[in-house]
Amino acid sequence: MKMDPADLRRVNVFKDAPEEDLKLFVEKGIVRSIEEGEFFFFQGDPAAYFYVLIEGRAKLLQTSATGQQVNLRTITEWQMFGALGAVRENATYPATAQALEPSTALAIESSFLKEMMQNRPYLNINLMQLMTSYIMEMQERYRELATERVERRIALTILRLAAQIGKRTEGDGMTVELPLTRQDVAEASGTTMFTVSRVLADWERRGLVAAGRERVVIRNPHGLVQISEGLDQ
Amino acid sequence: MKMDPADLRRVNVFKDAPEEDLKLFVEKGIVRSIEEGEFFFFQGDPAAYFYVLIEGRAKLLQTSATGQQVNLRTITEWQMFGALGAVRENATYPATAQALEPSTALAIESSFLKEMMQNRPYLNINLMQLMTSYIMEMQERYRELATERVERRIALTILRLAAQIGKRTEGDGMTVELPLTRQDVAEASGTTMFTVSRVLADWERRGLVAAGRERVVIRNPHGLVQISEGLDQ
DNA sequence: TTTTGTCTTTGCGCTGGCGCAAATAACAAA
DNA sequence: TTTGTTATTTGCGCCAGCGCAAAGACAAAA
Repeated sequence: MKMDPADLRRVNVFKDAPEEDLKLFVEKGIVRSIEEGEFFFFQGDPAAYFYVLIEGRAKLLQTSATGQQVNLRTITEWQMFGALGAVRENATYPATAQALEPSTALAIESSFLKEMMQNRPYLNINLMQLMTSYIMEMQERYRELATERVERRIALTILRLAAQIGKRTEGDGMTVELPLTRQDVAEASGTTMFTVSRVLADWERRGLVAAGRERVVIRNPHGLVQISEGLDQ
Repeated sequence: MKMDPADLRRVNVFKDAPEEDLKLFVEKGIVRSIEEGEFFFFQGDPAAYFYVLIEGRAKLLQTSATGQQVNLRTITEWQMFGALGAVRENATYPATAQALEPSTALAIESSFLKEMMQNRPYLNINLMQLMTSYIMEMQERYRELATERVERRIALTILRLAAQIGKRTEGDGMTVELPLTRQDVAEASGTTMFTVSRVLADWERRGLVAAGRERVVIRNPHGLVQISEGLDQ
């Protein structure tokens, strides 16, 4: 697979990188394609590479001692992931990265990013901004999980996922489509498959979404926002 | 209050700062002392300053729309907090900082830190390491909240708080003391005051802790670790 | 078309943990 | 010592959401 260095500028961290830096990253990078369900890396592996997703979608998940999973983040095209290894010495990935659909990513050695950061302030600034956005999102989600009931959490999750990985589909009105299983949504909202199924069925009755196999179509975003804010009853 | 710049080196982010940088920070800083229960800043305020806690303890909390609170982090002496404003433009604090006991902090303009970061790689590196540690801790706590039952979460919370803000007390064996209300523990572990009270009462019966008013003394750390790992029954 | 595997739905029972309320305990101020 | 305030405990009832099991729906492969 050939990659145009200029494409890398779509990655937020590289948005103001000079052409020659982009070239270096592309040259240093290895393109890796994996199938749906396969893994870019596992939690606990030495974090030797960071990745830029070029095509597809993926999720970052953590597994508990008992094997239960939670979804920490979903990754879409031109997002960077697994970059913590460039900051900490001898780091291991704190999460597992799994493809939600056939996906391609550029893998670049963490040490190279680290080296580049030595004398490129833009990399530092952008990476820090990325990190602060993670911190804020995680803090918010933590609060939600601690204080909100399931229905609201699911609404918040669906809206967040729609913003992150949703694809606009034409058709009647504005709809957003998400290629997610009930299990995925459950893991992202801190509940179970069963509860997600029941909540979605209810929403479908109320005309808010259309739920299919591995698919959620948002028909009425405003209604979902209302639920997420607790304004519905 | 007079401050020795060299003291600032106890702040992890400043651990390898040259003397003259420390002086600049101290000169630029304003020392602020507040009483227990008072606030350094509120969620939503413009993040114009970052803080270094010099004395006392504080907590970072987030409030939901319904007024429920969650504790995101506890802060102890020589920790930096409220620094996200130095990274993002026109940022507001994503959390509220409240003193757990009479506390003193050095407040420094975020813009000054930002300026200093322009040409001081050590600041960038150290700040990024701090951020990655937050990210990892939040991810872990998120997973715990999503997958573990209350008793385990409370055990994990108490152990974490002991490591963060616990004070070793002499006396019979090794004990760690935490000046926290049941409410504080509840907000840090995502449950209610009542449940914390019941769990602590149970642990007290089993000799693991001694619980008093605004106080938890860990008598048997190993026992708590066992509970936190689910090895007890 | 049939088969196979996976994902989803739904009924049902159960319980962990919430939340109220009232009593009690600990501390502080007067 | 008394009074007031705030933190804590405990009993009690309840229900949101979990988890199993079994059936149903869908998609891809044969």
